[in-house]
Amino acid sequence: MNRAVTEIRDYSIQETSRISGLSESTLRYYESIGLIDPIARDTSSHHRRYSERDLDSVIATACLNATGMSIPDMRAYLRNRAEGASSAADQIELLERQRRRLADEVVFVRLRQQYIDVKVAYWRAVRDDDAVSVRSLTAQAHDLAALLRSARSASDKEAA
Amino acid sequence: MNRAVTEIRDYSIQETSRISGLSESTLRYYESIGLIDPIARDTSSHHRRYSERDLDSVIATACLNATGMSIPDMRAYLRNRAEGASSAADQIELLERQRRRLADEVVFVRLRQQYIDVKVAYWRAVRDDDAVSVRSLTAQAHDLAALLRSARSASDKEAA
DNA sequence: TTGCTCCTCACGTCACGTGAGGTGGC
DNA sequence: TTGCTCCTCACGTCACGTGAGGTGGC
Repeated sequence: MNRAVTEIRDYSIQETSRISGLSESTLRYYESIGLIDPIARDTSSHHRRYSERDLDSVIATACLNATGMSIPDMRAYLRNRAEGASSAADQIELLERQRRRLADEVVFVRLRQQYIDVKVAYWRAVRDDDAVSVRSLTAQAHDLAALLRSARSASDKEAA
Repeated sequence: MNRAVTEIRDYSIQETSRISGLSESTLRYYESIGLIDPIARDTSSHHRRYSERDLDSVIATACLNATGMSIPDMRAYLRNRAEGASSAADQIELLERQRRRLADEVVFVRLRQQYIDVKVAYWRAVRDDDAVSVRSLTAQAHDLAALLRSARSASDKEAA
């Protein structure tokens, strides 16, 4: 181990924030809801002092945050992680579920873009007094709106 | 005009919700914040009665809602709309701004997906005890995390 | 009387962000 | 004494959703 070479010290909340990319308020929030373990305090100032071990778990949490994962899912992931390497398969599964969620989100946003495209075309047709296009674009918008509604309720179901 | 043929009547909040795709609670909410004009009430029951004109504006609002537009932007769009067809160019501009926002969102979600891909590959390498891959994937994850942070602050700036 | 739709508050949701007001050590 | 970092509440944000408790007309 090169622990003897590496400096062993603890970190302020500001340093921890810079290293992890999580804001100080997020760090306090995650601790308050028990997503990360209680951080030891300086005896006199009562300021948080993050150990190297704390930093590891904060960084892991920041990773999950970066994937856009919900807090309940992050909790499950971190619990698995604490149980050791045996659950590496679980980690992968949770990550891939999150990936599917993101894929759904992309599809949904693409639908919204298509909807906007139709709306823009519609307004151009209105401007150009093109009654035929106006009619067909109105129908297209109607169909897309129905798709959007079902896509939204589908992603709601997924979240639940 | 075929107004003489079309049945002229008003609509309950339930009917308006079904037609527009907005929930009843959203309809009440939009009215309470002045996004849509105050709806006339039945004199005795005090229930909302949506006129055909109301329905037009509700449907227009539902369209914007379907694009994922923020309420302040919807407000601007609807104000323009009320000022007549002369501002069709403004409508198109607002819609295209929204489209760019959505494009940014897709980029952001794609980054998150990439990040997950790297994490999954990382866990597989850990499982397979592939130290070389672990090291290179750790570095990749680090770089992507930095990209994600800047992408997030960029989209924050955009929103402001 | 029973059902139905509708009503108005008020509070809940999600993941934090933002002050206000105060403290410890240089 | 001044600055600095840090602290703890409590309330704000965004766009609604969800009850609770009540009303009017068939």
